[in-house]
Amino acid sequence: MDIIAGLNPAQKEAVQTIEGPILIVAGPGSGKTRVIAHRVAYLITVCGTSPYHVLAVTFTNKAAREMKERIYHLLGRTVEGLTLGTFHATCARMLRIEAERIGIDRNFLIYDDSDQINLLKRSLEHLGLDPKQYPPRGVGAAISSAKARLLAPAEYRAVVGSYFEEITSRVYERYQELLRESNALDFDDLIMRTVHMFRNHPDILARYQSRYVHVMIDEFQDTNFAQYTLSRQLGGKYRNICVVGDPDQSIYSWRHADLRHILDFEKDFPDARVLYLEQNYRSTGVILKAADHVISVNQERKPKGLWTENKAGEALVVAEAYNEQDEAYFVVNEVEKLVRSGKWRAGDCAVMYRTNAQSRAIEEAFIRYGFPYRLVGATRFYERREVKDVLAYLRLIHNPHDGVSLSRIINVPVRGIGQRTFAEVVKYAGEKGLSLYPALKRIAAEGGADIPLGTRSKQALADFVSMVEEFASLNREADLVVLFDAILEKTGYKRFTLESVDGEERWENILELRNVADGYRDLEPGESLARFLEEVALVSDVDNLEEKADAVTLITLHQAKGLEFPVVFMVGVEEGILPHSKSITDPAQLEEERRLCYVGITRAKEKVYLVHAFRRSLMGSSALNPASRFLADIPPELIKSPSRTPAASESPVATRIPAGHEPVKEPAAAAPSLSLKAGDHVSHARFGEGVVVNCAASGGDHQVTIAFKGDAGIKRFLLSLAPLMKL
DNA sequence: CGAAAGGCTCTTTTT
DNA sequence: GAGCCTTTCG
Repeated sequence: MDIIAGLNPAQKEAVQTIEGPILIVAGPGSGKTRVIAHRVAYLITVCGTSPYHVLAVTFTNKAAREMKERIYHLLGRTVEGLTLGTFHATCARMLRIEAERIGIDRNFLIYDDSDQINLLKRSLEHLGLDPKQYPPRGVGAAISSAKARLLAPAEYRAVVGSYFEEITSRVYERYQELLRESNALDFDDLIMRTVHMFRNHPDILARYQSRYVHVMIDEFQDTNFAQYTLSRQLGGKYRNICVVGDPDQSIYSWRHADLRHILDFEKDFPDARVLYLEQNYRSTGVILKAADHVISVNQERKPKGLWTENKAGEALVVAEAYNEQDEAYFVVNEVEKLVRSGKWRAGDCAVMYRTNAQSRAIEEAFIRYGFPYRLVGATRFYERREVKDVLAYLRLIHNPHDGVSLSRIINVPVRGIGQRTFAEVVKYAGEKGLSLYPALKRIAAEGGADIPLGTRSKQALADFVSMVEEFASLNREADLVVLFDAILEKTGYKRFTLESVDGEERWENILELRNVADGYRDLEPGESLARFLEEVALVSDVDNLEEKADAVTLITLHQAKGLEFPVVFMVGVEEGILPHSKSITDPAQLEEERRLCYVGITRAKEKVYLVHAFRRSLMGSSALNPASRFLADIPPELIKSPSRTPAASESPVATRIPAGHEPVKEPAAAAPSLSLKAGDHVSHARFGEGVVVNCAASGGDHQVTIAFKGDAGIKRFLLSLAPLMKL
């Protein structure tokens, strides 16, 4: 198969330029993923490079998987030996292989965010610091930033410049000690430790450098200093380093990504070739033009000449809703119309928002109208309590030094090991210089001779230990699923879950996790657990986004990067939301918000809706947000307002309600005794005159939202109960 | 020892 | 409006 056929001239050049450093600046929809896949295929088939010598780094596991599939299709066979994955996954693999050399246990666990918070809390506690004064999150962010800059505790200590940093450096030291004791690494460690390994062990570096003759990094605009350094290390020998990215889509500075790496690539590699992919194959002309107007306002950027041969297409729809419920209603109603038109399917549509919290109102509307949707993120699967609990058991079995997991499940379900008992164990472990579980084992073995606890507590501890030991031996002999089921039964977790609130749903989640575990049945007993835990630690939600289901996708703007949809609804396009209030005062952050907006618009192939709400409840109270400044940067001729139903009244509140508010079909709602719709004037026995803002089915009744003219403001009633009169 | 209830602070984005 | 922590009672 001809690898080059079907590529445009710029793409061809990008694929065929395989020697020396090369920077590919690829605008949205310019076939970037395609170029990387073709480049790998080209290296292997045309240049005869062994896949073993190729390293390709992607931003998400999903991107890696897609890349693998594309390469498979291009070559017509699977590729053995190719290294293709995220920075984190790739580093984890290398660290496990080299573990002994750098003095870490190769069974190390990867701690996620909440594990990290846990451990930070313990670090603060050890140091006698008040978590109110030094919030674990803030300290954690500072530590993470240090790690992204490759500063180990001692190096960080040397550069502290404020009191807070001084405190941070002390916590950092303690935190690293606890990580080591738990035999765990956090996300940032994976990168930092790898870079340090290469620095301290030139022979190891030389080995990998010789292996990776060709290095490719995708989404280069989102690399942080540690990742950048790693890229340079790996590509240091042959210098066949190909980086691909788009500065305008850099949206991860808060994860310490630094735009300079891509902007200054030519400085770091003076002999670098720079190629531009500027033809867009994704979006209509209008969408591309609108996006370009939005991004052009940024100062810190190189202008690009994006163009497309696609048709001009429809104008963007800008709509104002009254509040977030109304906004959600507008979206559902609009999707419903699109689907009814026969031109679109639900699966063609995506709703994108700045913050996860915004998904709730949208989700509720979709549920209420019985419309299929899939939510990416929010309470992410692997962050659910029941999933984390079961994983904690598995992690403890795999790595008995994992204190975070132990403390998570030692009394879940309750088994008579309360705070007091546990505190004694912690104290005992500290005195003996043991990590928690080994300390427990010793207590159990010695009958708890020198620990001030009652017989009941001691017995509970001993029972716990013997149970975990049973699991450990099962892990050595049996299938992972067998171990999994044994845990659920023996610990009583199954019953515990089913009897809890939302038990059914939580049990479903556990079964879903069990399915994942089942995928590891063909491996050696202990090995399957190791692999399972590794992969579970590194997956993100986008990774599991299945294309099949015909449902509307609900997703954050950040997660949407790299994806595309025929129809995109961006909601909450308001000052304070997008741009986010936390970013409004800092010009650099504001530019990032603008890029986020740009990313959102450029996800769309054919239709874009930009929706903002007049009023929005945030953290309990409600705010009045003006439309986002970004909207003002789109030329009016590219925008149309939604077709409105004739104004039902002159009320300023009612006219704010966007178009098409004839209710979508109500699934299980009884006919209301009094029929009301948005815009109707009503009178309430107690609150006086007002205007109906919304009227929607709710549990066999209708919930009616009314804006009163007097001091009463906005209130909601059940239609059947409220003393209302239509005027 | 554990469950339940009340009071506190916040919520940006995630590998 | 919710999770998290502390307090209180059984």
